[in-house]
Amino acid sequence: MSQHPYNPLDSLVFLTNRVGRLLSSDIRKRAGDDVEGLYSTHMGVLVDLWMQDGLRQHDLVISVVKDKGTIARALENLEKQDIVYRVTDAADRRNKRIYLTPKGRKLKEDMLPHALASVEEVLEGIPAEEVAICKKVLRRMYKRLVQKMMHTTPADTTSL
Amino acid sequence: MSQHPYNPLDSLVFLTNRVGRLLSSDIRKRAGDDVEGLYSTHMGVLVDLWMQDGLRQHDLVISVVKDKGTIARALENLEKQDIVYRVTDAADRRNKRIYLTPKGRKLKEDMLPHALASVEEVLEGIPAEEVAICKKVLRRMYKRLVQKMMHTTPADTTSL
DNA sequence: TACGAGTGGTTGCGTTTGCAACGAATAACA
DNA sequence: TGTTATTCGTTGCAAACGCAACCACTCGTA
Repeated sequence: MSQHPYNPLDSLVFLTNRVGRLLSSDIRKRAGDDVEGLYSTHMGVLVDLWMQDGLRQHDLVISVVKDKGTIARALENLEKQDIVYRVTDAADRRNKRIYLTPKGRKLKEDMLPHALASVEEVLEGIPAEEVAICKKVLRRMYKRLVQKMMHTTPADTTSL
Repeated sequence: MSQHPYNPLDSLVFLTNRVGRLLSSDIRKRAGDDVEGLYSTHMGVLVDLWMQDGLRQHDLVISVVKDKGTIARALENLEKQDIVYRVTDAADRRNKRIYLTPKGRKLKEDMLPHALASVEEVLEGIPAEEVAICKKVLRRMYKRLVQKMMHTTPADTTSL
């Protein structure tokens, strides 16, 4: 078990974490005032809601991969900023459904150009077929991991 | 600029961030006691040092993509745990070089099996050529982004 | 050598974070 | 129906984080 020729640059754990953080950091820089007061968790929540509005709070805990207390307070904050609102689910009063306000939907339009520009710049010169395959692999990993998380004991959302 | 058919599942920003967090979370779960007291920033620092021992503190700030104050305190913590030690660079006394202790090197051996097992499980059934291409693309993005960061005003390591 | 600009690291401060303990609502089962 | 176990969300707390101000050191210019 010794003499591992382990190279992080060949590890998907390392690569996805670093590239993810670097891209986010770059986008944040480009966006400037557009993301004033919006932190990592806020953005994570918003992206999920842009994909599907009205998710349950618990869905966001799984998907954003943060502690449920963290998500609760992030939503409280977003609600104060009039970006989302929460509705207790009538069918199961333990759940809360999260909805975007018009302001929350508009944020998507503000952010999108920055995200597209950042990725475009980084991908310059890399063959489109390879990028497509890369996304395909990541998408499969993502779906599999989320699936797994849902059938797992709660807690433990610490991401190293 | 409206009517964007934007789908996060087709965005490398979204995919890398989520897959990265999910993988890290999964590994943390597998590792259990082996990572007791080691948080996100600590692990980030360690991985870099496993690649190359004796890096300057500033290199870690760029690579781990966290604030320099955050890195400073993480190193202070790791030093207390006897995992790394810091040496002022004689050639330029502003810099500090960071070295792994034997305990720090051993941690690599402890973590590695968990990381390998996690990735292996997630990649099951995905063609090896596609995974290889995915890594290649991410590696290029990583190098380009780090390069860019180094020629950029400091600060702004917030990663959305 | 002297001086101003720039770089790397530390520290104070307010906010965010993960964890654990808790409460409310539902589900499972006698 | 009543009792117990689960699930989802909230909250107290200590630790970690990003930011900005600061200090120590180096470098460029004269």
